[in-house]
Amino acid sequence: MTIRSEAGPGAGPDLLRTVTSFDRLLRLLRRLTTPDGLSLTAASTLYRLEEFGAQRVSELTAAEGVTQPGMTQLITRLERDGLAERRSDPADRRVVVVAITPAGRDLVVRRRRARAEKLSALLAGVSADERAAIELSLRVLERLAGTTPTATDPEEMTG
Amino acid sequence: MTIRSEAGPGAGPDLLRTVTSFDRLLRLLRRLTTPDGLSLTAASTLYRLEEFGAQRVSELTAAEGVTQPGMTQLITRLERDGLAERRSDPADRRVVVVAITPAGRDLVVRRRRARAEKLSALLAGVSADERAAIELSLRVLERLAGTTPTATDPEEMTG
DNA sequence: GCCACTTCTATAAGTAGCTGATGTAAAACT
DNA sequence: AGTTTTACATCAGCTACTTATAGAAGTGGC
Repeated sequence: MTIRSEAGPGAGPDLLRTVTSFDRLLRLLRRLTTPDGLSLTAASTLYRLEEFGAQRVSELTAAEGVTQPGMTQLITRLERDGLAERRSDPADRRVVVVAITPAGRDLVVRRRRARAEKLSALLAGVSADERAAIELSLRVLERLAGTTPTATDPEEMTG
Repeated sequence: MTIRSEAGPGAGPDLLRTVTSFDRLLRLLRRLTTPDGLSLTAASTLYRLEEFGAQRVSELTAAEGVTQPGMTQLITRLERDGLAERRSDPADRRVVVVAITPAGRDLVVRRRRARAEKLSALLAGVSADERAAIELSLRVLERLAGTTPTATDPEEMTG
């Protein structure tokens, strides 16, 4: 299965070329978007809590694609920083429900605004056509992200 | 400076909406692209060595946007794993020149191929128009990445 | 109602990958 | 020759993960 066999005439080589420096691009995007104290996972989790409300540790674990201990530790850090809090579920006393705090919500809002400004500055040097292309592809990528099997099997690419 | 003030009619809200879940998207992209043992920085550095040839530690430090100790340590790990090697510069004996090894080159080639396949599988569910949009926006983002000030000042977004 | 089994979260120990502060050697001034 | 600058390495400390394991609470068979 190669790009060429599916991508139609002309699309293959372009795509391969862009893919070549994808890691570099990712790192630059990352630097562009996480200059405060939150890791990608921490930010994503906080956004999720803000958007969809309180959730169990196990739900967050599955959604964020980390191990359960990793999520427990992340929540501990968020709680220590006052951004989230643990609650108990009376119906099932094994469960820990995680909720965002007002401070956490503030941070999300500030991040969102800051990023929007930064993005807007960047997009000053981009034509309307290109901007439309970026918007479309972001939506497509989000769609794909949603349908992607959550666990990217490591075996799959090691060989 | 808001999105709305520059983005033209209709573009602003869309962009803000996509930006909202940008962290989540980034994490998914990252999971999609680094399932082997390389960190983003390690992969980027290796790609750079493969693409542009041997370079000094200080050059790599500047290019990758990490601290000099961080790069020294990264090179030590790459060297330990047989992916890169240190050489000395006879003209200036303070300098350490880093080069990719055949094993490192192999890994880069394998990663590139694996990612291309994965991407191709993903793009199976994407229309030609959308695919064209993705290609265009990747090129635009790369262009922007190139012109972006390398050091994203942390002060800028903490407040 | 007890036992085994499963589910949910936490803890422990280890590693990668960064940081700032500092050390050391070689080169470049003056 | 002595001082300063440059290039890289080392050290201590932190975050953010991993696997393995523990422990407590719910579930079903009998």
